Formats: sequence, C-alpha cells, structure tokens
Amino acid sequence: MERPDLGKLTAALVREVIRREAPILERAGLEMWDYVILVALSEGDAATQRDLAAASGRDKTRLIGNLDRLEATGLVARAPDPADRRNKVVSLTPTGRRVLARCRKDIRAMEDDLLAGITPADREAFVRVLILLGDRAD
Amino acid sequence: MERPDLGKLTAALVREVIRREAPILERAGLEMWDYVILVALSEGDAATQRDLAAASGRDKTRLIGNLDRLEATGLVARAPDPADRRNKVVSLTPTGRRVLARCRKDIRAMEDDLLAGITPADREAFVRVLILLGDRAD
DNA sequence: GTAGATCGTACGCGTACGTAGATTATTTGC
DNA sequence: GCAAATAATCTACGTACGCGTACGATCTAC
Repeated sequence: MERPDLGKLTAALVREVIRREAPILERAGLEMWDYVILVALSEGDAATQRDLAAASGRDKTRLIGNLDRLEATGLVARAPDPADRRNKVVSLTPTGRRVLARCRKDIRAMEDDLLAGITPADREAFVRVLILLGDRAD
Repeated sequence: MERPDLGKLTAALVREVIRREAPILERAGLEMWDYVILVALSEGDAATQRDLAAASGRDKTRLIGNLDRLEATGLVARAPDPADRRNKVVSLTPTGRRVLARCRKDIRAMEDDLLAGITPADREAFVRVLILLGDRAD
C-alpha cells in the first residue's frame, strides 16, 4: 500500500481542524489554549494548577496567563484549597460551563461537516483507531 | 457517540508520531523540516525554491537555512536554471535519495509498529479517511 | 534600453514556546 | 520550633516561527 507518511497525513488534518476551529473560538473570545483548558476542566475540577497543566498539556508557567484571563472573564474560578492552602483548586463557573458547551456544540457541528460524505462505518473505524493510537504512548 | 474533539485526538496522534520519529531522524542527522523537504523533493525536483517552499509548507525564508545544510551535507543540489538564471532547481542527490529511502523505511517500520493490533480493515479505513480529510481545504 | 517584476538571500520584528532560577506563602518531617 | 520541600508566580533566556522589507541579479514588456 503506497501512501504518504502518517506524520504528513495527520499534520495536514490537524492544520485543517485548527483552521476550521479558529472562527468558532474567536467568536467565543477564546484562544486555542483557553478551549483546551476548559475542556480539561470539564472532565473534573483540577486539584492543583500543576495537575491542570499536566491534564491540558500546557506548560505550567504558560498556564498562569490563560487562567488569569479566564478568571478575569469569569469562566473559571481559582479557590485556595482549605486542606492545603498552597494549592489552588481550579473549576469551571456556570458561565464557563455555558461558554464551553456552546463552543463544543459549534465544533461538533464543524466536525460533522468535515466528516460529511464519509460512510458511518468509516467514521467509526476512523475515530476508533484515532482514540487507540493517541493513547499509545509507550 | 460521545468522544473527544477531533482536534484533541489528532493532536495527540501527531505528538506521538513526532515522538517516535525523533530518534530515527536524529540517527540520520536530519531535522524534522529536512525530512519534510526531502520527501517533497522525492516527488519531483523543484523548479524553484518558491515552489519547494509551497510544496513542503516551509516558509520561503526559513527554507534557505535547511537547503544550506542539506546542500553542505550533499543530500540536495541547487543548480541555476539555464533557462532563467534567477531560479535555482533543487534536486535530490543520489546520497540524498539513499538517506531518504532509509529514513522512510525506518519510519514505515515505526508506523507498522504503531498500528500493530489494528485490524487490516480498520487500518485501511483509517488511512483512507485521513487522506480524504487532509485534502478537504475548502 | 529602460522600467518593472521576480528569484534567492539576509535581516529585523513581534510572537509563542519550554526551561531555569528566584520569591513568597504554606505545609511537613523531625 | 525549625529545616526542607512544595505550589503558584514572576522574570529572563534561548529558540523557532511567520511576516515584512531590502538588495542584487536577472528576466520581460514596451
């Protein structure tokens, strides 16, 4: 089977997805990293910013600026952990949850459009393999 | 179907592929961009460096440094076009072709390892969809 | 032939990145 | 109590990126 490198193919797809996400995120006033962080938070509050950095893939020093903005616009809350006041527990506010839900919906619609014309069987196989390979960090 | 964003999934896969390509490229003394450029050249000589920049996705001013290195190590050749001496025709040398072939083989082996355990049908669907979506720049 | 466009090249700008201290507040081990 | 460790933060550094500009060599149009 002659085909381009996986790296080339996947990088092209990432570029295309980013290109299509850009207008959605801009409309919501979010940067790419903001969205990634909100998504990470939607899977549960972060006990520490260190944890959030690890969960989102964002460098811990760079994360601070994003949280400053997200906190200032009321999308997330930073609360000192009563049990260990060095830690700050980061959580989504109701507003943050609402903004994220809307973004997610728009992005899902964009993805459906991107996947238009792909048979359901191929879509399922594609996503299945994607999930498998992304976790294959061994 | 509940699943992570396509962006998250594909970005994770790209990171994993890059991580696995790194030792192969380092062994060959190539940077990531060097490899991308060699691959672009393997699909035909570039009539101009401008064309090569477009074909490889590299910024035209950044391309120069890569070509300097690749030329110095004898992997590519820059020859003034007799028909228009402003242009420089960039081509793979036999050495370049050999180094690229070896890299490609190692990378293909890495990919086979990454894809181990995926059924042939799923692999084919995966690559098929990947090729389709990457070109979907509309 | 002369004006204007094009190619390769060099350089500087602003941006984003990860890393490495240093600092302050806080907790933990002894 | 006090020393060592840890979390969040700030700052500075070096690197890579795309973009814009400028310049010399060269080609094209008129």
